[in-house]
Amino acid sequence: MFELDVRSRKPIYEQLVERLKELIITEVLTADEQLPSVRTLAQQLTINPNTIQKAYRELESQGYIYSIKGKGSFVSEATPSRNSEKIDKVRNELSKLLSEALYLGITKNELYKLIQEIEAAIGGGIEDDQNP
Amino acid sequence: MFELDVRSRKPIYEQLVERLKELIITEVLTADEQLPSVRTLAQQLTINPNTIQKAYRELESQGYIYSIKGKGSFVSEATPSRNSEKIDKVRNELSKLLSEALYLGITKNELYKLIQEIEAAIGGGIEDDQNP
DNA sequence: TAACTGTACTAGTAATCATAGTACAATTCA
DNA sequence: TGAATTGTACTATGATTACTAGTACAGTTA
Repeated sequence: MFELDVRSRKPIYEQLVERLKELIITEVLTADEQLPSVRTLAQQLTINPNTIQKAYRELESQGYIYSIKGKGSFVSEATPSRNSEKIDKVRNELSKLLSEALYLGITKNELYKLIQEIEAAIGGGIEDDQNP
Repeated sequence: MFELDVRSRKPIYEQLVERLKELIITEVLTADEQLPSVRTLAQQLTINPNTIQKAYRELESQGYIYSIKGKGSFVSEATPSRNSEKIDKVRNELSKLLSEALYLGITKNELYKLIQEIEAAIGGGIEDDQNP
């Protein structure tokens, strides 16, 4: 379920956050589904529980999961945070990356196609009012 | 010209890379234009010359600038690298970010609009074959 | 030659990361 | 109730990386 590269320069906990976020966004993990406990997952991945906890804490602060002491950690509802601060941040990063993509020669059409594909993969849970 | 936040967790050299990349992509800095020397810029920003050098080295490895010993550092031609490896990387990051954006409720239309705006800002140097 | 340019190298400090160990509170279930 | 599980909070330690500082060298220019 998780492919970790302990030799990567990218911290393990970040890899975990990315991977879990991906599973949540693509709805492989669905709302209120229970995640493995920090100890269980740590044992499975043969890494320290503290590392798992750090990843879970990060995901919780970003609104992707919620944790209840004594019960466990669970996937949040879709579009959990609706945090405008977070949306602004994503929009900002997106601007930079799109600029770079266009600069490198990736065409607009390619970008449109990419968006379509991703939307299809997510499952179209978010309806749009009109196609361009 | 450069607004640096030395108190940010983001390294200074990364801030420099981002800012310079932005200026190059938006053609505020044009091809073959000379950049300030590592020492001059270091003095202006009251930071260590090595930090500037690190940023310049990074930009050079990404194909945005080129440096000549004894002469200086200069902006590269547009679409410099055409490095397919780099394009793949950007495409990958873009996928992740677009997924997150859609998940957070940013609509397709908004994304299309964003692409249009960015293209306009860049100056439309890269022509596209057709609008969607 | 003198003053500039980029570049390379070492060294020291600071920050981050992963781990280990312990402890505590809340929940679950036999 | 009691045992096992859950999340959470600490401290401490070793390893690695990031950043800064200083010095030196090579090429270019006037």
